[in-house]
Amino acid sequence: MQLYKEQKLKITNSLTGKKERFKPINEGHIGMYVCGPTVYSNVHLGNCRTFMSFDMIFRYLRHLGYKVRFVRNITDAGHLVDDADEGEDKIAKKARLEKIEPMEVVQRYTVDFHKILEQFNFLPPSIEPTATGHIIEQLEIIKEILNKGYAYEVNGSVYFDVKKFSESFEYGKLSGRKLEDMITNTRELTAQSDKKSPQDFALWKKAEPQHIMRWPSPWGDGFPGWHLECTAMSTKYLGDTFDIHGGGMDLKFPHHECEIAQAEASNGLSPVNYWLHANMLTLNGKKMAKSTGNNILPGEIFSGENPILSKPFAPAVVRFFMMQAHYTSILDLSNDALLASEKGYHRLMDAFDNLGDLVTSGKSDFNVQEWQQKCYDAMNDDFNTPTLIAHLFEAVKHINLIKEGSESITLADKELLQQSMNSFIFDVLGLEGKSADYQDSDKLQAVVQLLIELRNEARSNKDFNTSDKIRDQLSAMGIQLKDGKEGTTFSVS
RNA sequence: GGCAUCGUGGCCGAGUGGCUAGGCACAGCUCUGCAAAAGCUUGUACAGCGGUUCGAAUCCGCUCGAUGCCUCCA
Repeated sequence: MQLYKEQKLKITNSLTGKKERFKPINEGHIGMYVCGPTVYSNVHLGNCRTFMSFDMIFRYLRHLGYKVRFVRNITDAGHLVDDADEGEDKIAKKARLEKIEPMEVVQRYTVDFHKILEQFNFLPPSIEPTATGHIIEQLEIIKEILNKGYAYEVNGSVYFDVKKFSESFEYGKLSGRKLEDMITNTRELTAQSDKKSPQDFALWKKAEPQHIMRWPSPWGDGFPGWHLECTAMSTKYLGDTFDIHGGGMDLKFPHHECEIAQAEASNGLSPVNYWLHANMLTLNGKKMAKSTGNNILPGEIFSGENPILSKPFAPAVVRFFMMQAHYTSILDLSNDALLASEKGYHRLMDAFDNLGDLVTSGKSDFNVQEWQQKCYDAMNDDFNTPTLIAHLFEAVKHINLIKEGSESITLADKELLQQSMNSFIFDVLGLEGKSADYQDSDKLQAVVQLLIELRNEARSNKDFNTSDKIRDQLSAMGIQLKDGKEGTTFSVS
């Protein structure tokens, strides 16, 4: 279904700072690149939020009927711990600390990354390329940039010449910086540098003898600079100019700015039509970051093993919590906020479960068609998931009213509601259904049903000791009985 | 210091120049054997100070505060 023909999508383009009507280069097809993780430690929740925002965007674009080629890389080389001239490769450092091979580090944390994303119910990207798998492509780009005169070689390293570049191109257009300001405001570098000026950045770094991760190049053994891989991999799989490039806010400068410069220097073309930036997840009001230790691991949320948490939270609850905020807003994580989201999540899911059993009639008190378009309008407005969720709760209210008998719905409306709620909750927001361990269990269903019958018998005999014992003990086990007009149902938390 | 973003009711969090966002919590009511669930009702929120306007929380200016980037970071 080519929904995109009727649903007009607008997205906030960081390049222009405006909300723009989205138009892909080739109708019906979208190329999207997102900067992936550097796999030198466990993914923390802040990383997950960015990837989750783009997972939701990927899901919605697909839902609209676009054929999306979604590329998200794994950075397994080239990022330095410190200043580009002095630092140690993060992965090499971790390898040294843990006394293992660099590629063991990469393997370990790539596996962790995939495991966590799977628990969060992520869709896999179309292509997940690695930096070390694209050294040749990176070397080719360096040669091209050297050819065009926008880079220079010093002592086996190659640097991008920002000053030269900005004579013909606009360096800083993404992050709103001016080169003159940057020159006057540059901090003093403690290390002596091969660079002609501090704004220049490395395309290729010479490897010192002790450096393990190294590749041969025309300038001697070395490793690629940290902005280059994304230019190489995005253009290789998506073309010289593609539709969407995403990443965390913190990558806007210098990483994405340098990506633009590299691409423009090598072929003169602006690489990306729409730049999207996901905002930070904060903890205690401060950005989560691996380097500062102010972070929380997904595993700690799932298990509840963290001092700020009063209990464990399911991955779907965390996902729901994140979807309740717009991807361009800063979101602060707290126990209270998660608790509130958990309740809301269950209310939404319970209502969806009840939807199938609703009795239909000849008329509807709920204009489902209009409601559905409101949901689309929310998503079309720069993927406004919080507004979408507000609309979903409007549907929840109607479902409950219909269940109570205060409102009615036609069969056609019920089916439409069921189908669109399913699309928005599961396909677009990516919220998993109830935990499989009990939903799949027919036996549990039967056992609880039996207890419900026993309780009802006890109640009709006014044996409230027995009936309350059943209800309270089930509740203690996490099974809630809910008495309604149509009988008793239950939910498991 | 420079660039940028933000400051919404008890908490989280949308949004718009004039029309109830939503979730959670709280209170009252309905239902119930009592509860829970569900429903109904109630909140005179938009950092402060000025300005533009018939009208601004929404536009402009200033002040204060917070955060991000400027060095690796989703």
